[in-house]
Amino acid sequence: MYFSKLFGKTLKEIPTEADSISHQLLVRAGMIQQVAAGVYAYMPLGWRTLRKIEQIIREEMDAAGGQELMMPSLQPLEIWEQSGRLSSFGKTMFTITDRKDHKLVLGPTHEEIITDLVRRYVQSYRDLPLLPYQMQNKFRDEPRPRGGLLRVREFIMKDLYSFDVDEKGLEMNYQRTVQAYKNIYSRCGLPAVMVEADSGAIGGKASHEFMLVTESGEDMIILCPKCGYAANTEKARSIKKKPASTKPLPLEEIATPGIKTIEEVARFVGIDKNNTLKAVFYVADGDIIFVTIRGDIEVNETKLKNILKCTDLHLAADAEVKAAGLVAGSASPIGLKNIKIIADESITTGGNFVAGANKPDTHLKNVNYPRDFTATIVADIATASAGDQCPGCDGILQSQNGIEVGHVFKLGTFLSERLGAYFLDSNGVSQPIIMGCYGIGVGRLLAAAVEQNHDEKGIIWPLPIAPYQVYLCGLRLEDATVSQTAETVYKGLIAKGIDVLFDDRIESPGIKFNDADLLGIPLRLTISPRALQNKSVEAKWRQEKQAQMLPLDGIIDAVEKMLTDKSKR
RNA sequence: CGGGGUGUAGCGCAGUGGCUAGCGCGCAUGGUUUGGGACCAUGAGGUCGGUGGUUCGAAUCCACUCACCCCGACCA
Repeated sequence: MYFSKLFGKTLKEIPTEADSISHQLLVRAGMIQQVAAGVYAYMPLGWRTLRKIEQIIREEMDAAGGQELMMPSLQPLEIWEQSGRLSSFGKTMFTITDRKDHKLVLGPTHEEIITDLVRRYVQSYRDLPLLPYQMQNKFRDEPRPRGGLLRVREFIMKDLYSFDVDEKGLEMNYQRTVQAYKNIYSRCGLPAVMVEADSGAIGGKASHEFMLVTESGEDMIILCPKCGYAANTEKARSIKKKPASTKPLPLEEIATPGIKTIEEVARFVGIDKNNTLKAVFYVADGDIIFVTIRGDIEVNETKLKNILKCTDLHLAADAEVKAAGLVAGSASPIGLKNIKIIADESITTGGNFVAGANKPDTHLKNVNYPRDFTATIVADIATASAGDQCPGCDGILQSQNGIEVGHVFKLGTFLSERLGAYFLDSNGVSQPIIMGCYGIGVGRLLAAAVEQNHDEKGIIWPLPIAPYQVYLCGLRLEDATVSQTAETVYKGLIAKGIDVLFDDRIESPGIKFNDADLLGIPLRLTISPRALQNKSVEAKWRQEKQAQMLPLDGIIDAVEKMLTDKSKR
């Protein structure tokens, strides 16, 4: 490709809209362009990289036994009603009405469609297992798109689905896919970490996410440096420090004028936060819920949501709290009636807590569970945090931000039962097909690769996903010797099947070198009068400081060797 | 959905009631330059996000509205 003919321009200045590094660099490099909030066009350079990533994914999916297919983006609304996932997607679903007043959705994913296709095809256990996959646009009306390609409303996603006759088959396909994912990330230059994840309201037995650890990530992950335990905060378990155990003392009322928050209570009474009980009010599908947890711990809403099995959960608004007759700031589980109380397990460790008294400006001392109150449900609803002890060993947990670059689920039989995907087993008994699904956001992976691989000058593409492998830079192209040599080298490299971007512009060296760095093409070849005097060409890896001089004679083979050596490493 | 912010040339910005709306980058033409974003000259490019209002007069004041960004809520 001749740079002078390229559709797309580099920008010297950072676009105001761009906040994350990947967004800034991708826009400045002319690889993507925003069309609407969370909607982007891939310009030729960006599209080349995207296609290279797709190809890597495709190769790994095929190697794992996958079969690629194509499914529609337009999907009938009914199938989503049937699967019961219309409400779980809620407003995130783009819906449209056709001219016959028929409701359709722009598919946010394709589990429903693929299950329907499989249902029509599979009759016997002999038709299984199946591993279909697809890479295509999905649509989600996210409440807030952000970070350039990191969270968008229209995006290309690879989804692989597994259909098996038994748990053993599911487990095998799960493990094979996990391995394929690891291969994909390493080929894209991403050190992704596999973590335990929440599978959401959809259910399923197990779920893992692949995370790229980085500051700009919107997810929080918990890691144990000692045993390798890793989980999304939504899912993470931990062992909290236990307060010293004491003998239960008699309940005692204390006046606490103007004292509301846990910090204030602890300071006022002169105790640690872990000797207090916190009260938090939620509304779950319209019902007010009283949640109590030790004062030093935060409620994990994902865990709470899973326990309540509700689709909507939010913190109660002041009006909702008042209407339920609760006293914010001095609320207490003691003496409450006709209200669901969910307690965290932490209340069973420690005792003689200070809690609210359900009277303004009053708290209770020496509250003990279960002597003074009972809970409807006692469960783990605690947020694990850095500094807690690992649930699996005596290590101390750490927390990091991460970008989710892949998610695998063991779905089980939820969807196959809902949508009627059954098969006859070898005994002639009808069984629901056991499903798994495995997703990778391709555009997000591209953005993550930039977040991970850049410097102050620009992107540093890993060789396998660079839009071009070689940046051929001609200096003083009005010099016929230079331009003829550059042209010959360009043609020679192309003949070898090497992707070359030939900077044939009449520009100053500074502009060309800066653009080369910004675009992040792995290998830069410079052809200039100065180098040609010694019958040589300068070669420089983007990621290295030092350039080297190669003899012009045999330059094509030398470059080819450099590239193949590089890709072996 | 709540809070905050921004909309003026392709990009980044200045312009708080007064004449023909500016600057830098980029772009076009000519010339001088040429190994890390060169210089000179000339030039093209604007519904000042939109609608309505106030005023002799509005990019500027008021109301409504739209778009985009950030924080939160939310989010496979």
